[in-house]
Amino acid sequence: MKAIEKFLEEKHVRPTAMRMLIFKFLAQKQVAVTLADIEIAFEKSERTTIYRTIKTFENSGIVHVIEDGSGVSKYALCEAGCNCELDSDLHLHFHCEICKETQCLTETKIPHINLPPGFTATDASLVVKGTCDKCNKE
Amino acid sequence: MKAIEKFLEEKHVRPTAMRMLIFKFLAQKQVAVTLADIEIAFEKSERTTIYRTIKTFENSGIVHVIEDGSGVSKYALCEAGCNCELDSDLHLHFHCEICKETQCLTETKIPHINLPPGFTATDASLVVKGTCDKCNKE
DNA sequence: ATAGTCCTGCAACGGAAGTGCATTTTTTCC
DNA sequence: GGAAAAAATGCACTTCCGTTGCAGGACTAT
Repeated sequence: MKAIEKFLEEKHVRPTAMRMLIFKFLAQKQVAVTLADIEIAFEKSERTTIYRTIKTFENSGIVHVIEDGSGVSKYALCEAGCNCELDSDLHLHFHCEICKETQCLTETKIPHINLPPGFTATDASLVVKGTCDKCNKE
Repeated sequence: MKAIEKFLEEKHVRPTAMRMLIFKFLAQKQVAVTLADIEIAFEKSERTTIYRTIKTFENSGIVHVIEDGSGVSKYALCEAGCNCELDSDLHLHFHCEICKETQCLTETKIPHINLPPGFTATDASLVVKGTCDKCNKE
């Protein structure tokens, strides 16, 4: 918990109790979560607080948003190798159509994309859909 | 109009007046449109009809959905080179952060992605964000 | 022409995102 | 330590988008 507190301070986010709990929850999850997921995990607290906490995390580069096509936004902690701020970074996310879970595959490298003349890229998001390793074993 | 009628019939979609109009609208647009865009263009007709028309088009492989991160779904006609049904197809879409428009860059090829062991892909979507050619000229 | 199927229009629902404002908590500064 | 200021939280409400149920209208087939 002390580590979380320090981390949040480094990101210029005040380490309130709620924020540390939500951060811990995100850290424990191996997959991206929706706002509703967090609400269920913390029934005692308010939707708005969770919403604003995630927004704060997002603006501070602590989490990044994933639109996996399920219609609702999902959030995952930015890892060490996740250069969300960098222009050239490509986020690879995998959405399992069986268990409906979305995870970051940070170790999978994405080749560079050549855009047509006149286009300049600042960000990119790649969502691959299919069956994840767990569901393929069953 | 006759061509549209024929095309819809080939896709096993009955060529009603509404459907042909919406198809024509989509064909004229160079960018992906939202349901709201179509509603504005056809103020006289009902939201639901447009919604169901697009759903019909989607299920018949006439249009494909794009989630460009703006929160709302956008739709674009499947072109000749758009193998929406094929498993290995990668849809490359470009979302301009200035004019907020999303377009299909079908001529831009996507390299193959190597997934970690255990993962199998059935679909993928790639959205690149930045500045489009038009906005870069200004 | 009639029955059946499909399409369209209207109304309403539901989920998720977002906002305004009052209250509480935390920080700052004396 | 205590008051003032700033930030975080809780509650209510709104809006937006997608979706569905149902009734009437249009089309198709026989």
